Amino acid sequence: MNVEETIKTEKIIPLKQRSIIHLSLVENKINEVITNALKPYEVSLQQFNVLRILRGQKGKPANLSTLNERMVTKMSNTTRLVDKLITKGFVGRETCESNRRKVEITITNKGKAILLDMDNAMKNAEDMLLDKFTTEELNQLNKLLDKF
Amino acid sequence: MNVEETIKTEKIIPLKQRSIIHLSLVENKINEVITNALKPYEVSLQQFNVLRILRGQKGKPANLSTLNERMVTKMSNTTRLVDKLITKGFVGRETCESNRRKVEITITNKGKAILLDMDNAMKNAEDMLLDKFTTEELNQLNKLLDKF
DNA sequence: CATATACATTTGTATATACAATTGTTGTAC
DNA sequence: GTACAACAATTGTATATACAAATGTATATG
Repeated sequence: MNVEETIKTEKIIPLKQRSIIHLSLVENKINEVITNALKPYEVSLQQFNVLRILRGQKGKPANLSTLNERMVTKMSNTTRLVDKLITKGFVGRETCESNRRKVEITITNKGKAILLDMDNAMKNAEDMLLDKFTTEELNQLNKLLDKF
Repeated sequence: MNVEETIKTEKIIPLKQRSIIHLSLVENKINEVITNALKPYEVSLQQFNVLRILRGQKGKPANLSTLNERMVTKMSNTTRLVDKLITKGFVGRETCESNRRKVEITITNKGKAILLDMDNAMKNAEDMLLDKFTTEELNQLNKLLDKF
């Protein structure tokens, strides 16, 4: 991906500004590819992340604060995100016995099953996005990103 | 920024998946910092980018397709984005004489003036985001991002 | 020149997200 | 035990964005 070509400019972009723009362009591409990969399952990237977090809980239910903490992109409104997953039958929700302010959110078997399919789609998307990278380069990239 | 800490997981994340997540987290941070930097001017990042493109035109008016081509994040609806900038008095719009299907969008003096202020705010934001990077490292980062 | 097609923008509508205010619950100080 | 603050989730509202359909304009074809 060439920055100047992508945003159709002939100007010389200062290095710092170029780096920021570059990261945004890459993120846009990532989002596009992943959103496409998830389209057949009719879940958004955010919803997919919630499912993944719930599976990571290994049966232990999660509440909204926990979900929010662990999400890659924090949302101001996790309630409605969960609402959508409930409608689809992928998660369940009930109020916590020990602390009735909290809710307990769990992934259903249907949710687990569809998540397995999505794993494959996601793996393909990742492979596609990163096919030009060696392991060495990915390590290098991660190291640089740590500086943020 | 530590990925595992940020999304509160103890698991080992596969390298490719970790790279994608890492990029998303970085982009989230960038967005947050920049959105904050632009808040005093009451323009969104998208609107700022339109203003910057228009300035780059050096007086030559732009039409919607041109704007869309050059935007970092492509939008499905540039009309309404421009609407908002017109309301604020930062840009002007009139239908093109030679081809009445097209519109001519230009930045106003008021728009240019405020853009100068925003330049400073943006430069600060960039410096803040990238303060841990050497020039060498930024070049390395850009080179890696080219692989996308 | 009448019709069809392509083009550029605008409008309509549904969904997504951000932010603020509200509701219900728990714990604590008096 | 009543009043108050802190907590967790939900609801309301405004704005943002995606996608599809509609409008108006220009160009090509017979």
